[in-house]
Amino acid sequence: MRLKDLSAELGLSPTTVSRALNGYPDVSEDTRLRVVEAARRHNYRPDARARGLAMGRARSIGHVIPTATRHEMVNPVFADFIAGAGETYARAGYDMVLSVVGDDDEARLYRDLAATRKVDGIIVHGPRTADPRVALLRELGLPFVVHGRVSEETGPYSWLDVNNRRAFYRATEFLLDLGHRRIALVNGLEYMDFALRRRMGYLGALSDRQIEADPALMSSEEMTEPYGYRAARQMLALDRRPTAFLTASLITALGVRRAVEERGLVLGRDVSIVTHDDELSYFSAPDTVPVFTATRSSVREAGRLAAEMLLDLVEAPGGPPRHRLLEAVLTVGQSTGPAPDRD
Amino acid sequence: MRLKDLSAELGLSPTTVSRALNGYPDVSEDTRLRVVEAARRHNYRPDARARGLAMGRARSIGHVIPTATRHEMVNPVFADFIAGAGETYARAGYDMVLSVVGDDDEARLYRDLAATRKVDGIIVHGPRTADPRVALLRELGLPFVVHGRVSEETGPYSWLDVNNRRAFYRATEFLLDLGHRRIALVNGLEYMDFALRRRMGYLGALSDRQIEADPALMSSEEMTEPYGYRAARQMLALDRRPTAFLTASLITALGVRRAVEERGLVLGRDVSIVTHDDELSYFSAPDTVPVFTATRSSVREAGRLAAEMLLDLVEAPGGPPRHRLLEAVLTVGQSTGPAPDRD
DNA sequence: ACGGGTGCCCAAAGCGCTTTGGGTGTGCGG
DNA sequence: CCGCACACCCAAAGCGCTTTGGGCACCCGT
Repeated sequence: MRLKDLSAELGLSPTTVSRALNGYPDVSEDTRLRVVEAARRHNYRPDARARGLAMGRARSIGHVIPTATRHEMVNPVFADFIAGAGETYARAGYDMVLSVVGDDDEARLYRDLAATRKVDGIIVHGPRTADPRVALLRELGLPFVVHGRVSEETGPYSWLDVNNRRAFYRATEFLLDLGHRRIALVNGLEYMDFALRRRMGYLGALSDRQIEADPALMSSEEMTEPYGYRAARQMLALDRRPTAFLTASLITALGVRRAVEERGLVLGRDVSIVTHDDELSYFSAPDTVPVFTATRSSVREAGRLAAEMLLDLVEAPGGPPRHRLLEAVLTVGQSTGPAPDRD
Repeated sequence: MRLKDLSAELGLSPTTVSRALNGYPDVSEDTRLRVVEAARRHNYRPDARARGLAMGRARSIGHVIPTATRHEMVNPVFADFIAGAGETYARAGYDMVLSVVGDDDEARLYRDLAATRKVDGIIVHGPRTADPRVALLRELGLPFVVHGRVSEETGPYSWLDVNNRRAFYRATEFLLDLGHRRIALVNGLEYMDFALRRRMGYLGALSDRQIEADPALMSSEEMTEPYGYRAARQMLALDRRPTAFLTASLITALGVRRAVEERGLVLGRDVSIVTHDDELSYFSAPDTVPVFTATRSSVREAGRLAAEMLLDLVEAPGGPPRHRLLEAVLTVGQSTGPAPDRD
């Protein structure tokens, strides 16, 4: 059932049917009702491609998920972020088109999305400290919002980010207040912008208390569980082992915990852990004392908000870039306690 | 730069340019080269909507991710499945359009996707034991592949599934061979088809050895970490507590392990765990002895294959439905050992 | 009685592509 | 020299919608 069929059946012109359905005022209330009713009855929806062609807009947003070519891992936060963004799109009548691509031919993909006009805007995931995508998208003239920031980018662009620096500054401070002095940082890959900022927060807090950072207590890698385990195991074997860990994700924290327990140490007594927690749905239970002390920030909510920003940008083009900085909250769980005396 | 501009610049008709780019034989090799070169230089790609409209195909596949309305969790396996499917689409030049939707108005969404012709086919995620979506999609005439199966569906449909029944049968057998008799099942929601099949495998193995299943040792819920913890904690407090657990996901297994350790029991000695493992990228390290004994099956690979099946279906319509059953492999890790004597 | 609103409706153009169904010019056999 | 292939190329139609720019009645005021 297409527009032509529907209008034929109603004895109206396609023009009138189209205008009736799109709420133009120059259609009598009577006929509008007839049209709407008939459309409903036949389950008529305009063909999205034809509509988009005629109106010049795709009503869809692109998400490009880079899979690091080396260890083709897909970051689990994407799932929740996209779920959040999806809610926004559903509400606004947009579609989400997802591309999974090795980061080597990401540029080609962006050019493609622009040239084929498949999307009205793009969400940029996983920004690096220096990220060519910002300049590229600017050149292509495609509206975009970065989830995170690009430290070395000087030009204007829209972004939504968590205050990672402050979150890790406060987490470090929290551990210092508990008497910890040897605090390890089990960080994500530090060419990722968020990881760099977290490191800066950590270093800032240490230096504000005149504590020297120990390179042996800092590591940086892709945030898997085995990585947390390996890093912690190694650090715990040091002569002057850390009494506390700062980890970049819950998943990594699980690895750290495994190493701690394997060594016969007790979490929250012998060793403390503070982790960043993106509030992934499958790790949190509604009303329980959280296991891990954490800097929390819902990545799903971030997805919702980033999508809203982008839709604003798409629907009111030419405006100034938008920014939004979310604060993480520090929630105390069972994984932290005062530094043990014996040191 | 559109087709018209390009053809004007070349002094050719749009027809010829189009045919040159699409590899028709009635274009001289000379002009084809000129055209291709000019297209490359101007970074020309045909508008996807116009192309789709003219050709009647969208070159994109829909994935509908249901978020259980109650506890709006998004299953982490989706991320990896979609990453896998995305690889296939990228290779074949298809797009993936993703919709996140509460399961109450899922039907409307399917009708919409069909009526607006936004996609050429659909992957159905998270099938229930009785799932109305199969009948609906059949009625809509949209090609589809179910990731999993629908036990109560009698009509034909295409699917790709893991042999969950056999996987859990073997896992149970494995534990029985180790001398375990009180084996708990910490299952997913049992209106989900995969969970029901796993339960049948578990029960089948028990009854084949004349062991009576104990309802106190079976639970069923959404597969979160806290759920695993809660269920295990409760079961371990029983008079005749289980000596082994079968869990439905690595994440749940982590919760079980937490409960085990909290009770001062040692994994692999006092209590064994076998879990199903979807090989999510952020839990596995290349060359390490796996922590958990598990029935493994890569959900990413499943995504790749399901997408291939669907593309076949889309490109050669009218064929018979396709099926594919993947076997999980049982890999032995450190979480299992002989049943303790003291019982 | 006549000009000008006003309320409804529609034909046709256009969005950017593909495809159908020729058209033109050259080379060849008869 | 004519007719026929053959190799290239193109005008125009069509995909299904929206939007522009009227057209036609009808009514109201003068």
